Amino acid sequence: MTHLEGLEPSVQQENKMQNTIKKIIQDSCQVLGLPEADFVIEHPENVDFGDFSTNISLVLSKQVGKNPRELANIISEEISKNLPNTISKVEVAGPGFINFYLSKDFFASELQQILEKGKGYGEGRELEGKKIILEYTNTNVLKPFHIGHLMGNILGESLSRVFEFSGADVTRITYQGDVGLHIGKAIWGMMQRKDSFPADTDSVSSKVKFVGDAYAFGSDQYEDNPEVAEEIKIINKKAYEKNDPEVNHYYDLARGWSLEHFEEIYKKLGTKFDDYLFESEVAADAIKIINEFCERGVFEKSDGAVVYKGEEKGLHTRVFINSQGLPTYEAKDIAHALRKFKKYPVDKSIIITANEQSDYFKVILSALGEIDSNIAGRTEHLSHGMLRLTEGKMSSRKGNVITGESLISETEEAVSEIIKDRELPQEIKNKIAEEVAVAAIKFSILRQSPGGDIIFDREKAISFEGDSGPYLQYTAVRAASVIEKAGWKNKEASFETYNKDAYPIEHFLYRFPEVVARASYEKSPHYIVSYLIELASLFNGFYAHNKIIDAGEESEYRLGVTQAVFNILSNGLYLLGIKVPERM
RNA sequence: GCACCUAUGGUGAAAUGGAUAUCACAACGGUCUUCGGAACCGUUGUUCCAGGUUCGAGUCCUGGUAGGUGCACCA
Repeated sequence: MTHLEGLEPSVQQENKMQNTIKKIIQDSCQVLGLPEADFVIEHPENVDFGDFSTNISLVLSKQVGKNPRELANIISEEISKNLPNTISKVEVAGPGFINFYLSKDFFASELQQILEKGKGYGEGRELEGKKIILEYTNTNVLKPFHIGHLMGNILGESLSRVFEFSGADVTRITYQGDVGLHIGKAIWGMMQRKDSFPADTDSVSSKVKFVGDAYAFGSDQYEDNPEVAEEIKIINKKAYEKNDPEVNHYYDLARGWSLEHFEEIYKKLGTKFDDYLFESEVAADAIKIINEFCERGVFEKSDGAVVYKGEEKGLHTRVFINSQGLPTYEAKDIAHALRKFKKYPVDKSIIITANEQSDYFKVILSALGEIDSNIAGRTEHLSHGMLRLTEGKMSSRKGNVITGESLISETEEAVSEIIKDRELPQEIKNKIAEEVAVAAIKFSILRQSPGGDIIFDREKAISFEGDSGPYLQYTAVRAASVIEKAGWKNKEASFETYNKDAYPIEHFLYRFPEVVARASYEKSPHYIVSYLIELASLFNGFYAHNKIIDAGEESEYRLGVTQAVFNILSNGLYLLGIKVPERM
């Protein structure tokens, strides 16, 4: 993994069973006089091969001069002499794997743990004491909040929760573009369209729509019409210098609408920022810093601009101060990084953007490294994929964007259509529509490993068949409903002496903490998604084939399993930023 | 042109160097409504090409091919 500086685990993953097995293997090998080996213990892909498996005999066979299966037999025989009661049997299989099968004792006590820990089940201490700052959803005021921002926000919020679950102290921030040419374009557009200016009483959505359209119009005209381009540049300069009352009026108004609109979306998505930092706040410092380090040789002058020559490091040259003496985004990003660490002395700073900025951030981090290597070493750029549409690349300049708001509202409508005949108060139905729609969108983004593009197909995104957020919600609601119907109180349950055959689902319940730890370490919530889908699918199978209530002496244990599934689903969905509805 | 990223059933994805490559959609067939059917069960079908490393490669290395993104005063 890249850039682990600042994020080395403070506490090793406590995986009791894995450690137990490792020790058993090591002890047995020592008794047999075998050399030390670098072996792994993993979950076999197929449960028929046991709950854990080791490749030690494959690793050692050559060194010892025995064939792998022969060696595996010797080791496994030694292991079998001292098995704890949490392991039921050990077998040699395949090319020489030694497979471990866990016992009912283990499953029963793990089930007890899941019920006792409740909302805390799955928490780890790997990042205890670490301070992490996540920066994401870097929007621009006066420009639309599009679906790319939605992706960044969903990933950022989920990662924040995953890190917190691993014990870290997380600060969520967003860095917003409130200066730059887009401001001039939008204000020019607004001035052209005074007749369709929204009224004070209009909704924030319609106000933002007006500004977005004005921006698209200004942007088109900027490219097509040189005279307009000049006007826009003048307006932009006035907006930057804040010396024209009319321009200030439009700017303040539209900026307020934008920020209010973003806030509405964050609320709907269930996310919240701890701090809002703006580009305009660092412009002045940016010039000073770049000039200072230009004198020290980090940057150099070229064609009247101040540039960073990345070629020596296999990168490309970028302009930090343009030939008019104004700081570019590059310079402001450097100043922003410095003030961020000053305000928040963290172990790790993660910036999430779309991957089209990957090469850009390599240059920024390289330059930052020459200014302050400590800060650069603790900063990591994490990119999410691009959202690809059948209509081609979206562009807010051309106005053919899918806004975050429209995606959410269209998905809500699709859900409303499905539940319209339910006999529930409209208020409840609206709440369900919102929670299910947000789940559907979040799931479709978080299900994939981050970095890859997401092919966005409206039909698929709002489909609730199969692998989906609503499927997970449904399973949790169903489990809760059974528990409620049974009037079951898990606090009174005790399974310590329960010793029937294990259900297939029990082989997966106890793995949740490992999955969370991996999602945290690899910064990939999709591991949680895959796990929850498998769990939900196993539970639905369990449900279809086993009576839970009124199942005689089995009922108590089955209700325990059902409650455990609910606990894990709701903890897992929380980490994805998805709510479990009360009804759906 | 240079750099970075990607390539897995018809489609969209998953897979710590491990065993028979997993899941969903679509297609076809079944459960027939029960403790919530937004469910369950079954069938068909997959690692871009050529070398290499390894006991073992979708995964690592080299070279191709195809696609995406980025490369001086925008953010």
